[in-house]
Amino acid sequence: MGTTQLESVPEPKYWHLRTVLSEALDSEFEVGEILPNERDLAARFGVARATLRQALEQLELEGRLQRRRGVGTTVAPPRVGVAVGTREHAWPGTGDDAWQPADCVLAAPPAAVADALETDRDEPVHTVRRSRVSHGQPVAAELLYVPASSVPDLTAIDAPAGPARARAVLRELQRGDLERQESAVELGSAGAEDAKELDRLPGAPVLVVTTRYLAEGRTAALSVATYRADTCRLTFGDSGDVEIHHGPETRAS
Amino acid sequence: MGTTQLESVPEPKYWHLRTVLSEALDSEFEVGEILPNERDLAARFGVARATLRQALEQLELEGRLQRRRGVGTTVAPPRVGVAVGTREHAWPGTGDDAWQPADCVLAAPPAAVADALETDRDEPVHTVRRSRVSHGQPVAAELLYVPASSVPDLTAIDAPAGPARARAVLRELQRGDLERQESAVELGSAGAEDAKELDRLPGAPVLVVTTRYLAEGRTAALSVATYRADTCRLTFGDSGDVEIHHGPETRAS
DNA sequence: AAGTGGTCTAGACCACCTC
DNA sequence: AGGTGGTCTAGACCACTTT
Repeated sequence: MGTTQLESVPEPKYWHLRTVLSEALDSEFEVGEILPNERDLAARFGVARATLRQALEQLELEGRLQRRRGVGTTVAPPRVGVAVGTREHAWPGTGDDAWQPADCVLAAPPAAVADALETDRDEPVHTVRRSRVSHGQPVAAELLYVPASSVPDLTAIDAPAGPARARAVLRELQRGDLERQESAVELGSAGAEDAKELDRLPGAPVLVVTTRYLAEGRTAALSVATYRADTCRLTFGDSGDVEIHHGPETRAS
Repeated sequence: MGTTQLESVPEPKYWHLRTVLSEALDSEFEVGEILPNERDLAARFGVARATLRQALEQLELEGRLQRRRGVGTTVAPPRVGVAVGTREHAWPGTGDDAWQPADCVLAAPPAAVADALETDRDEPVHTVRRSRVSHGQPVAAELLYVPASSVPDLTAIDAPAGPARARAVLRELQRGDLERQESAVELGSAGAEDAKELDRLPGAPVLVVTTRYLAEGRTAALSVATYRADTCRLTFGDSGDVEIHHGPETRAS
């Protein structure tokens, strides 16, 4: 008899597990409900804990689960849609943005940022740190780089490098005329600092949105914002809630 | 020398490894170069292979590395910017899109899609399958749902449900007047079908872009496109190459 | 103190590609 | 056939939260 190969295309165990769990989440669990712990689940499915964890990681990546050390694994609510590319009130800090300025320092930016801003690499720029909150949860951390030339009327040592100064920079920035903005979205992983601010562990997946604000033919400001990839759906173009498939796995599991 | 350890806040080994490797990639490797195999690397750093793999996974997620089973691990080129939200030639299929129609069937869509299209759940819609290629590599797979009412002049059984029919649907769709489009981006994982088309393994991270095309106050079409998250940077608003930080990890490793 | 998820190990075997 | 990355195991210990 030798080896009866059974399945011509054997599916990995963790992938099959992911599918089974996903269906169970749809039919047998409510949002916020706590799942059995990993050791129990692994035993129940007859796999090693590492394999079970591989399946849970997938589901967490897809925004279906939320895991917290010392607490447990819970069923995650649907992702929140956060508006990113609205055409109106485009300048950062306009409207009821839910952005909360945290800090502002005048320092030389990373080389890549200086290049994009077309400033000298050692020329200090206003670096505003903001965080964005939605539904009571932190969803994004941002660094906004504003060259001094974009806020010419900023009264010198307006405030001693803190939230007040951040607000002053944003206020001055809005006096300019925004021509257009260009954004890019890519996948990244949270550094230690962002991770803490987003209430995640280092290495957590984030959607990195880099936006260039153009005014009078120049790059007036540049923003690098990191959004929690597990909880956020970024919406472009007049917001709207395009609720399509739900734990996005793309056809044919 | 001896022990270079002793951190007051013990960083996970795999995270520290990730940082060390990342710096090595910057300074000692060229794009396309092959890294030593995982067993050698693990031995060289004095860790288990699983730990080394955890670091490699991070770097692959960040688009720094490319791993192929049976071949090896290579240094990845910078991510390619793919335009997604340009205001001009907005209808799918216009311009030199690099989108390649693969198929088209008339079938009842998933319930969530029918809801978004505001059609009955069992009403069949044209379902166009396309794939997008950039720099010779597949970067995206798309399903485009077009209700029959959006292409009223489509000559009935125009072509027998294949690429020709797909092109016919796109051609008819472009005769309408696009008012605006709404897009959303979120993280997902590739299903078996998409994974094969994108030349990745099932579960590979993808950026899911759902776009709603609005014409005459109605949803004229709906697109669900999955982009390879490891190789793509999605650009919105008049393209442009916003090359900022490069293996996006967000400050403070 | 007890229970949770997070990290790490040292093996084994498998699927895939290239020679 | 030999080398590569991908999967899986059965344990151990750690960091964190709650009781």
